[in-house]
Amino acid sequence: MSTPPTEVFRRYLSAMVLNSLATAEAAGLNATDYYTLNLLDLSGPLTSGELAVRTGLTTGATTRLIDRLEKAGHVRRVPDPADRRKVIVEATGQLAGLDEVLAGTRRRIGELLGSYSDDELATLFDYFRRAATAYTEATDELIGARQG
Amino acid sequence: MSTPPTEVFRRYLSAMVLNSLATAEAAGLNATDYYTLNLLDLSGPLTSGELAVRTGLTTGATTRLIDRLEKAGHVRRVPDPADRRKVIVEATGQLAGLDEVLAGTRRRIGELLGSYSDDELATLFDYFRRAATAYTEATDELIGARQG
DNA sequence: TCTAATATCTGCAAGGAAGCAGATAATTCC
DNA sequence: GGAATTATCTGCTTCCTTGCAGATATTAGA
Repeated sequence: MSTPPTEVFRRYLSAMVLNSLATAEAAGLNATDYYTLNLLDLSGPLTSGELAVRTGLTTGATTRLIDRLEKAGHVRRVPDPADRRKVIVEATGQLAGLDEVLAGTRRRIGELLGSYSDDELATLFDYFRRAATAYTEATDELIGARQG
Repeated sequence: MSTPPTEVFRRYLSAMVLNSLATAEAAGLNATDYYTLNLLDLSGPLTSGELAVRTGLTTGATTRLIDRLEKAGHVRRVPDPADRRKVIVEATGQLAGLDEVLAGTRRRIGELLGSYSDDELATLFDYFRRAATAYTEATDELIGARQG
């Protein structure tokens, strides 16, 4: 009596969610800040206004959000040379400062991936690539109700 | 010039984190509440005290946490027949009420998984199963500093 | 049985994130 | 060049979560 597929996937999802939230917590980030860092990681630099739209916050709250992230060294404000009213927000590194916190997780997942053959890895990374797109589309749809 | 593996994986992770946080937000759950529901999903019913330890909250804050989740219909309090001081907290369903919110994500991932052969699916689900263990261990390690 | 320990809950206060409205600076359009 | 628009920021207030300390109920131990 093996575990059914949907159950396996559900456990995988829950385990990842717990891990990501525990990681954020350990790094001293609240949900909004963690969300924003992942957003910048995925989308690249965004203006303050774009961040406001993508996070669903007001521009005022977004200014405070950027303040927090900048103070913690996670992002930096860069003036937009083309429009000096705008502020471009870019991450200072790959989720700067999370490295120590992520180490244990990275090591375990790295070892796990190392146990697969090249063919299997090709399958897994094909999934990772396509799932990233699927998740991003699903997220946009989820947030879409808010933006239009 | 294809994308390097670590970059693919990083994008996958970020996309999942954004999706999970957007899901929680859409369901009206804050990070703590969402964490707790996933914890109950993964661990099964826990007492109030156990929840306090696993979330890192005080027992007082944990009472309020359970109040919120119970009011929203996500969990129910069950008296422990063996020790009537204790309160066992169990989820009312699989992340009750999140179904509509998760629909778009589930459909996309379902379609994606449907595009793989049986052999490939075996590889993917082997990964899901083992990665769940790896993430859980990494989470415990991350939280361990707090508990011991 | 009486006392100590344990589990949960409640009252109160503190801290932080967010909204709102108005201020400031820069750009666009006529 | 001047008015209207746009982008970000600031002051103030509100709401929500959490901690802390003490209350209550139950169990365990001498």
